[in-house]
Amino acid sequence: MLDLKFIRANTELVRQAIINKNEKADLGAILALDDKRRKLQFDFDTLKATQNQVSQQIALKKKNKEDAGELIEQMGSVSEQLKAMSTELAEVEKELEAALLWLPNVPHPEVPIGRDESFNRFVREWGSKPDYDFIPKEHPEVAAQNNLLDMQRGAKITGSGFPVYTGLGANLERALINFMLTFHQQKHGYEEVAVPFIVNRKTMTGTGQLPKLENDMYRIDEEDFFLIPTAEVPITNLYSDEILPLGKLPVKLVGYTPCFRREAGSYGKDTKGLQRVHQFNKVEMVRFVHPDESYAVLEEMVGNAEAILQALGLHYRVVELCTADLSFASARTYDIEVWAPGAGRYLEVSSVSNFEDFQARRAGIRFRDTDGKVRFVHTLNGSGLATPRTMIALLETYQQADGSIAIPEALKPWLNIVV
RNA sequence: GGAGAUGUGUCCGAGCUGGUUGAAGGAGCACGAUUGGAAAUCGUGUAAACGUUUAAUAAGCGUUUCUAGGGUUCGAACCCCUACAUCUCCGCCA
Repeated sequence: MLDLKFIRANTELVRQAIINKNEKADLGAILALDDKRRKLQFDFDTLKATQNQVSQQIALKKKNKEDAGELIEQMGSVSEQLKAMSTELAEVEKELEAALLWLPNVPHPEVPIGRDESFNRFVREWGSKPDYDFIPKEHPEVAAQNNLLDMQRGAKITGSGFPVYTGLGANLERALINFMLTFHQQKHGYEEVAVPFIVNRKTMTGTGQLPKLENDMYRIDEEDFFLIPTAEVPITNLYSDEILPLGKLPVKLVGYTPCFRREAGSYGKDTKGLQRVHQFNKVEMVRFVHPDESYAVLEEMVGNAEAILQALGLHYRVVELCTADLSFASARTYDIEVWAPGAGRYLEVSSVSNFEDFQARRAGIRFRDTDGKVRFVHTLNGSGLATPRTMIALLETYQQADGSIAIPEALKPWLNIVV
C-alpha cells in the first residue's frame, strides 16, 4: 500500500507506475475518495469537539447539582448527527481502503521499463553450461530411470501437478531442504522459523497477495483461510501491527514451507514433470531492515541465494525484472535462473525482491528510529531456493552416461543412505 | 465439542458503584546529575493514527484509539450483546 500523502504529492509517478506494471488501479477514484474523506473527517471532528465540550459542561452542572436538562436535550440531536456522520465516514474509508489495496508499488527508478520479459536485464552469470559426450536427457526421464518421482500416482490421489517423490527422490528432496536451511543459518546468519502453512485473509492481504491473486490460491471457505503460496506470507506478517524496538532490527529469518499455487490460467504451460506444479517446497529468506539499508541488503540476499547454487555446482544467471514482470508489491526484483542441460533452458529458481515500505504499510510493521520517530521498516524476501527446479537442474546436470546420477559433495552429508 | 476465567500503553499492572483517565503505580528505554569508569542512586522525559495549521516529516489546535464489531446513554476502558484470542478443567483425537 502506498501512503496517501505520497500519492497526493507524486500523482504522476504513481500513475506511471500503474501503466508500467500493467495494472489497472483507479487513481482518479482514489484521489476523489480521499478528498471526500478529509472533508467528512473535518466536519465530524468539529462537531465532535462541540459535543465533548458540552458534555463537560453537563458533568460540571451535575456535580454542582444544577439542572442540565436543556443541554442534554440539545445534545440529543448532535448525538444523532454524529452517528450518521461517522457511518458515512466509515463507508468512505472502507471504499478508499479497498481501492488503495489495488494500487501497486512504485518501481525503483533504475528498473528497466518494459512490456514483457524480453525487457529483463541480464546481470551476471556463474559457471558455464556443462558439456556431455552423450545427449543429456530431460529430468522426467532421469527421474524415471532412478525411480525418483511418481507423477501419475500424485495425480491419482490429488490431481495433476502434485508430485510424489519416491525413494532416493524423497531423500534428495529432504536433503535439499535441510542443506539449504542449515547453510543459510550457518553461513549467512539467518534465524530459522517454522510457521503455519495456512493463513487468514488479513495476513494474505498484508503482503499484497490479496485482493489481486485470490483466484490463484487454494482456500478454505469455512474459516476464510488460505493455503500459502510462499513462506513470505506467514513470515513477513510475523511482526504485523507491531512497533519493533531499535535493537530488534535487522530481522533476518529463514524458513521452510510447502507452497500451494493453483496456477490458474497457466494450463498447458511448462507442464513437464516438476517444472510447474501446484505444491512444492521452498526455503525462503525474509529480512526486515532500516530503509537506508534495503538496497544493499537486496544485493546481499541475491548473493545468499546464489551461494546455494554455487555449493551445488549448478550454472545459473541473474536477471533483473523489468516493470512488466515485477510483482504487484515489489519495487525491485532479481530472478536467479538455473541451467537445465536436458531441457536446454534456464529455469527460475529464486526471486529476490525489495518491497520497500509497501508491505510494511499494509501489514503495519514499524520500528522506532534513532531519533525516536516511528517509521515503516523495509521488507525483503528471496527464495533460497525453490526445490523443484533445483531438482531438475540437479538431475539434468549430474546425470551420467549410464543413466545414473552423481550427487554433489555438498548434499552428501544430508542423504541418509549410501549412494 | 462442554464449563469457567481473562483480554488496558514497549512490558507488568490498577481502574470496571459511567463524566478533565491517554489512562494511577511499577519495569524497561532515553537524556541529565553523581563516578576515574561502571553498578547503585537521584532528576526529567517516554504512544500512535487521522484532520487542521505551517515553508516544515518543527511547535500548536482538534479528533480517534483501553482485543474487534454492534448497542444503551447527553456522555463508556467502565453497563449490555456478538465475534475473536489466551488460560484452566472435562470430552474427543493425531
